[in-house]
Amino acid sequence: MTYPGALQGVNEKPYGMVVNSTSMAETETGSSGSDQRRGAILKIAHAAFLKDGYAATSMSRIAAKLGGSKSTLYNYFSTKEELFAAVIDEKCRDVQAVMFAVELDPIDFRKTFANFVERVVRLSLLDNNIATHRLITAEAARFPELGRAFYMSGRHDTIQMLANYFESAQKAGSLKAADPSEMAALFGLLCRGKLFLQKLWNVTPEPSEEEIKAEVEQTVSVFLAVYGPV
Amino acid sequence: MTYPGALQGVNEKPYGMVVNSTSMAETETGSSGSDQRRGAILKIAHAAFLKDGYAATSMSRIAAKLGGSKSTLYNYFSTKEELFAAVIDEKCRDVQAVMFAVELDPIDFRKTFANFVERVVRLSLLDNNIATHRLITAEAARFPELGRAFYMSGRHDTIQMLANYFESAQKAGSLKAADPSEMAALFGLLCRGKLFLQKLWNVTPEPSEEEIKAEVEQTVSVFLAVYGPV
Amino acid sequence: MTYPGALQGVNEKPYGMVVNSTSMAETETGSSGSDQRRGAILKIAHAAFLKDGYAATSMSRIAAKLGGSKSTLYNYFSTKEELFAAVIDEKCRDVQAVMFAVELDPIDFRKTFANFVERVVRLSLLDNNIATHRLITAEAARFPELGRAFYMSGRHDTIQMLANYFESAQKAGSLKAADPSEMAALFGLLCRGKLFLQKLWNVTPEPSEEEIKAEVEQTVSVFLAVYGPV
Amino acid sequence: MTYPGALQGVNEKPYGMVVNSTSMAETETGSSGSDQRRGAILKIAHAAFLKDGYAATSMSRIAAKLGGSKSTLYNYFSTKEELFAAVIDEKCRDVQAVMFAVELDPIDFRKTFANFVERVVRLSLLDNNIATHRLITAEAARFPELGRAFYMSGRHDTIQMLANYFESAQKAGSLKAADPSEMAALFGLLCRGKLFLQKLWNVTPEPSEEEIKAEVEQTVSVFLAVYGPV
DNA sequence: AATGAATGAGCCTTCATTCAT
DNA sequence: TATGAATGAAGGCTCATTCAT
Repeated sequence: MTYPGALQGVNEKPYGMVVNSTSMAETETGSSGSDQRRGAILKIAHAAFLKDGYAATSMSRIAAKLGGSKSTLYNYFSTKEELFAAVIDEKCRDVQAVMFAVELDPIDFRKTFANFVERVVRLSLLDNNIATHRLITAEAARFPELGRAFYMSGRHDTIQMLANYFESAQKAGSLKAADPSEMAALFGLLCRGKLFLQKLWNVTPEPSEEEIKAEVEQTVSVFLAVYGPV
Repeated sequence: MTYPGALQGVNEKPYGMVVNSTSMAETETGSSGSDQRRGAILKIAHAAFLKDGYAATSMSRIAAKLGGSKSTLYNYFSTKEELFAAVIDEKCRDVQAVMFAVELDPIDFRKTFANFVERVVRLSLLDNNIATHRLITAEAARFPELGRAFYMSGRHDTIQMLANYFESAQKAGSLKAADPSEMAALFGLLCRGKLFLQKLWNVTPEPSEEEIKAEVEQTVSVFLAVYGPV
Repeated sequence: MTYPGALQGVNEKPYGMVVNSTSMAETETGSSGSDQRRGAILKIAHAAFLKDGYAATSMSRIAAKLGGSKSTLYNYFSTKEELFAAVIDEKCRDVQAVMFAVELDPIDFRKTFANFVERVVRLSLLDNNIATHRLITAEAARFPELGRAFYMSGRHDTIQMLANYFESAQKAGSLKAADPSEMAALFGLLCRGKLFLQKLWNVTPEPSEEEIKAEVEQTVSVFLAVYGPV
Repeated sequence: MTYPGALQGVNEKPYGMVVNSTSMAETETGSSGSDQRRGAILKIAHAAFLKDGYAATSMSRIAAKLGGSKSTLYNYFSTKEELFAAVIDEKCRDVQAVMFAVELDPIDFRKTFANFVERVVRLSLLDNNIATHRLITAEAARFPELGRAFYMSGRHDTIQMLANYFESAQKAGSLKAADPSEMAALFGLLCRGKLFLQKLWNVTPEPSEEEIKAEVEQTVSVFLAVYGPV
């Protein structure tokens, strides 16, 4: 049994992120060259904000890296805040579906689930994801909309997908009956576990393979202890 | 049964924070007026950094709020970074023990544990704690030591205390045998749950009483599902 | 007999300096208004640095005297050092030829030579030249390139011209055969003599006419004692 | 034949400088500890001013290097200018006599004279002397007294000594009769020749032995061409 | 659509100096 | 005599933004 939304390239895309469908669509409908420029700006700004945070990123430097003049930048985004919003907005629109395809083995659910958990854990540890998490967290106070938007974006789809996944497992007798929403919540909590926090806060440079495996095992155990078959 | 380190005043002190024992000692031995000033600076800077983050906080504004001149500020801390480090350092030294006193009821462990969880959840939702979490997360990339220091500080004591707590419950038959360290880890993870993230990211202004109660219930359930008596 | 490079305006141009041919060329090809501004900045900065030295000259004051804002200044020169370098560079490019036209009288070489010496001595005593000498000397330790650049600039042309001059005199029998380079060196040394040092160090406010005449006489005598006809 | 004022240690003392007799005298009469402090300040300030020039030297840094507080500094010298003046003043008082002892060989004057020239040339190239020359030159505009004071100090004695030296040579027939003052002037001029200027302006890092020898030879030749026996 | 030029406010930091102790 | 504390002014430099072309 295969879930939709096949995984196309895990390369540097954080948990719940998918390749930018917007820009692709715009490219199809006819990118006026102006759109291209806009895209370039967003890309550079994105990297800059992720790297240095909002306050420490300067329009001058973005313009410099862009190659154009500051005025050009302001032709596309009339304010630093606006540019920042656009960057985050784009990131939110990117979040559309969890990318995975899992074979639900009716006999060995634990194994397939473990695979799934491992994938999500690894995604959560990607530099890009860490940086995004930092940025959203950092600026939540200054940009109240920001955190909310990011939290909401794609949440519905993701939860729906997880719900489907868990429901199938329940039908197969691999999980006991329970509110899929709560299951998804616990799942999310556990997958952003100790290793994530340690990397987020620079406690250790990079988790080892063993640490990841162990965290996955622990997560699966806990999840099954709660929602496993009676 | 009562655990040591009774909770004295939840006022604006985040989870795992305790009043600065150092400054208290200094106050006792005689604060030289200069120490007082230094303390005042730290306090103001603390508030400023928590509110605006590192980059968006200016030495000028701190000095202005202090009432003194910028030069005076620089007589105490020769650099913005140094001041920031001192602020964080103070915060770290504050973290020494989890403040709580729990009656371990041998008959109704669930109830006392729920009380405990509720307390920790509420602490984690305090504005001050949220702001600290934001700050540490935000600046972890720029100040690698920062996150590590904060993560480490007081961790040992906290875990030890939790271990004691859980061990007592195990002896009373309220919990099954398990590695206290892993129990503490799960406990920590669950207590910084959905409500925490939602407030951290401004998803909802302030969780309602019902939401808190529900999260506590859910957390207790999950914890007991994993570590409850067989 | 007349040497090329006729003296066009001694006004405030130090020994060996000639009006900036570059800026003139730029003026001809069309100064874009921006060039004009740049020129104005250089002019003001030049005066400021000459007057106060590098360290005691402030960008703020230059900007104020310019009439513009400090930012504008920094749009043209991204650093105080860079501006300083540009000022010195311009001064170096100015040094291209010794400005003089001498009639080599085959009969009375001494007289024409004395005229020449007098001119050079007077040039060396110009306020502008004194100030430049002070500046270069003062900052040689901080800007190692500076002194070298200034020493080198125009040296070749100057020496060539002197060599030509001396060679003609030798052919006329007014000087004995000798290495023109050494002759030029001695000439330079003697012309920056006692009066120069006294003005450089403010020993006396301004040398009197008699003092100048005497120094010229003395210089000529010495030079001819060494290189005069046998 | 030996001239008075035997040379005691050429180490790092510039042309015309002698070990500080003042501080020694004060030490003998009983330095009150306060004098010691004053001396320490002067020493540190001296080094600082020589190294960075007046404007770029800060009282704070001097105090820091001194180990004491800025206030202490201001107890001894109530102004930066005053401290600077004291430093220069001390340097001037140091200049008392040219230190040398020359055997005037009645037969080979050229050789002994060459030795003498070489010594003076080497003294003039000492780092300390170069730095002093730079400082005096740099600040002459801001401190009109400075250059004059330095120029004057010790001039009389030096000239007298040179006059004696030349007179002896004249009596021995090694030099022809001439105004000793003018002879001294030329001597001074020649000894601060090309190598001196090149080092002063950082044209070359350090003159080679050959260059020094050559300059000495050239200087002696010129001097004898002018004032040598008929 | 793009840019060159300009700017006022503000940044972090250091200055020379004073004053009470 | 020595010092700790304080300060207004100024330092070099960068910021987000505007405007005419």
